[in-house]
Amino acid sequence: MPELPEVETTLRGIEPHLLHKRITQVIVRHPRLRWPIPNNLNALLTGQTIQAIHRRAKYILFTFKHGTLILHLGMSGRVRILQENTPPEKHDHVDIQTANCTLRFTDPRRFGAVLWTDEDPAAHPLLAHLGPEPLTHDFSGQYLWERSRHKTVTVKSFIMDSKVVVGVGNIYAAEALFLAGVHPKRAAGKVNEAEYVALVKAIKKILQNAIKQGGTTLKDFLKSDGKPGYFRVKLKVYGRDGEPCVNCGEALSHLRIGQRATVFCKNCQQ
DNA sequence: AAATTCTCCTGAAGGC
DNA sequence: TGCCTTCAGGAGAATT
Repeated sequence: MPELPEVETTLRGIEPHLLHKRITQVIVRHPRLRWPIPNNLNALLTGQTIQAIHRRAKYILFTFKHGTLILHLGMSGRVRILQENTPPEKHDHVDIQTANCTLRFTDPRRFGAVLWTDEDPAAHPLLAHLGPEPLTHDFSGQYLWERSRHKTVTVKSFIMDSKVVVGVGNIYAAEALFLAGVHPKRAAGKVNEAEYVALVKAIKKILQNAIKQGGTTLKDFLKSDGKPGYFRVKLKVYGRDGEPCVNCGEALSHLRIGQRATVFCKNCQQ
């Protein structure tokens, strides 16, 4: 369940090993992920040089002269850098090799994706309709307030909608709503501008903190047990159903919103 | 058009 | 101990 900070940490971890490197071979062991991995991926990439690596939402984009490799970790996906020959295990679906190292993609639940586009990646169907990045100035309280007018969807689902803003997953949505004191089930259209300002502030703070914490684990990134992001962050509500609220001591409540577990404090979140 | 539900998949956890 | 059931979840697709 990588959230945006985990993806950002992953990007920063692999970039130094892969930037400007030439692909020597691509091995696809299990092409069936969320969508099939292109069957000509090895031919497409072998001999080509990675010119840049970017993140958009939770997608990692590898820029080549002739196109872009799009990687998504889904919820159980992970990549790591191998510097010596390591036998693949059960869920090691893809290896992307350079002269010096291998990028290995592992994904037990196979919700991830490895795709290719030879056009502008921003125009790709998966990326074309994404909302602003949460850590940019475009993402503001006023923006959320304006976009939410007359919406009846819950505010939690609203901030998790990638067309509204990208990178706010289930864990950090719950945390941000708690920090901002907003009840997750409120109708998005009934949340006022001041509350959205607080919510945006909370989202940015939480994401930035998680990225910062993730950065502290970068030195471990080569190891298979590197644990970036939320493993290092103290969560206040997510996964704490029934435990005391850190503010008021009230037992935290639990409900489901859009098929997703939601924990909140009925005292502190109105 | 907007909101809700379904779907992919496997490992972990719980029940008996 | 072990088998069976249930659940978790990112996000696009399908449905209401």
